[in-house]
Amino acid sequence: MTKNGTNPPHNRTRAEQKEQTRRAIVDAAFRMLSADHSYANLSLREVAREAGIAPTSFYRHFKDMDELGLTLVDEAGLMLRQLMRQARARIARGGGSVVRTSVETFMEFVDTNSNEFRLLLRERSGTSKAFRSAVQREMMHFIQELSDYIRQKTHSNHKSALWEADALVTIVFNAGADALDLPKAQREELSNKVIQQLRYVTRGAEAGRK
Amino acid sequence: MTKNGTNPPHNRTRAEQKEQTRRAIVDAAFRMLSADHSYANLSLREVAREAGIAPTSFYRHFKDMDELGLTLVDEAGLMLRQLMRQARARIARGGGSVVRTSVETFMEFVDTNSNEFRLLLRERSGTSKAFRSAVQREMMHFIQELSDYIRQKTHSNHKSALWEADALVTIVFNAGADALDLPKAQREELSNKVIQQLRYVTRGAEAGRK
DNA sequence: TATTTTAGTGAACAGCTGTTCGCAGGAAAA
DNA sequence: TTTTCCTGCGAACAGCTGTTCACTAAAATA
Repeated sequence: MTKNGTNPPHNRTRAEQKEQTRRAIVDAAFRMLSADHSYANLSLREVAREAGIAPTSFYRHFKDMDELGLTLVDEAGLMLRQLMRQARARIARGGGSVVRTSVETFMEFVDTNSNEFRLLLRERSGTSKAFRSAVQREMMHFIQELSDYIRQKTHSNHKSALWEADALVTIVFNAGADALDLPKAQREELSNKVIQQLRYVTRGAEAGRK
Repeated sequence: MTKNGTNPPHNRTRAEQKEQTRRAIVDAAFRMLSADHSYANLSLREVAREAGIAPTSFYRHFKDMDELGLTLVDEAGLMLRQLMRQARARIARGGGSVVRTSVETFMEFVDTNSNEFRLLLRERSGTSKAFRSAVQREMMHFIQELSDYIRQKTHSNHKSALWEADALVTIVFNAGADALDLPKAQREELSNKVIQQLRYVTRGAEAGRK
């Protein structure tokens, strides 16, 4: 008998059942993240408990907490990038300021997926080199996509577009971190600050181009 | 008898001895920080062992690991600010570019005091609200001093100078984090990127002024 | 000198951790 | 049908954790 409440393995292929348990583990891990619980101090047993399986069953799906963690980082990074792509698509179909829309989209992600964002934020400077690299990689994708967008809009050269995108992402990401500890009321003020700071960067980069 | 190797308490006042042990604890804690050991997963017993005292003795000096941690954050923040003040003083006596000198000074801090920097970096997004606030406070001091400097140099208004300083510190701090995982060879390249990005910000902010 | 205060101690506690092991029982393969 | 494969399990292990307690001995105070 499975402790995992939903659907005993009757009439299900092994592959289906295995995938379902794997997802239960991943979802449980995400659910356990919060302002005062980081992935780093999350134990294998806690995850197993939340997922409704025995601690030992964990090993049937991941060899390590590290392996699970890297999965989470990938999923969170993907989630974020998809959201930003949608935002750019919306803008392309003619909707408002690029900077403002991007910032608002990002802040929405931070607000509605705080735990996923916290994961990226924390593991970026965590004690596992593998985690740090994984987050770095996600951010590099993020920066690259923005850089391409800038290059297409402004015809600036590779390096300067990349550096500009890098600065923009750094500022936005940092503001997201600040937003986590801010009451809703003060977040708009934060957004205004960020938008202004991003304008500094874009204007400064533009000035360098001509 | 004290396990703490140096100087048994003969011929010393209680206050002196207590202070010495307290320092031994603080220093031990700093020594234990590294790329793969954060303050968050540092145990009271590890600190005690490194300091050469019994675990129980810890409580004679700090009621918590939290209390010790906040002390470390204060010391690290102070250290950083003092260094940057020296750098500005050096610049005032007529030495080179403000931006370049500041960046190089900061990078030197990251290089020679990696563990102190890592403490600030990590606890800024850690699981303790008190820690996050403490780091935030240190960074605010840092930003404020830079903002004053900018205002004195450029006669810009309060808010824009503050926002500019905020963006500059964000970018530099972030680059410091990146530097930690980079081999020496690639750090100069990183410095060049940062310097360029800071110029974007200062130019952009200047453009907004006129 | 006699008394009180206090930094430091070792033993002991319950509670948690990751991981190994052998076993069950249903799914898949022969 | 018989055999093999594999997900999930409970028991058990050693090793770590924070914290309590009653004690010592030296310094400070009376």
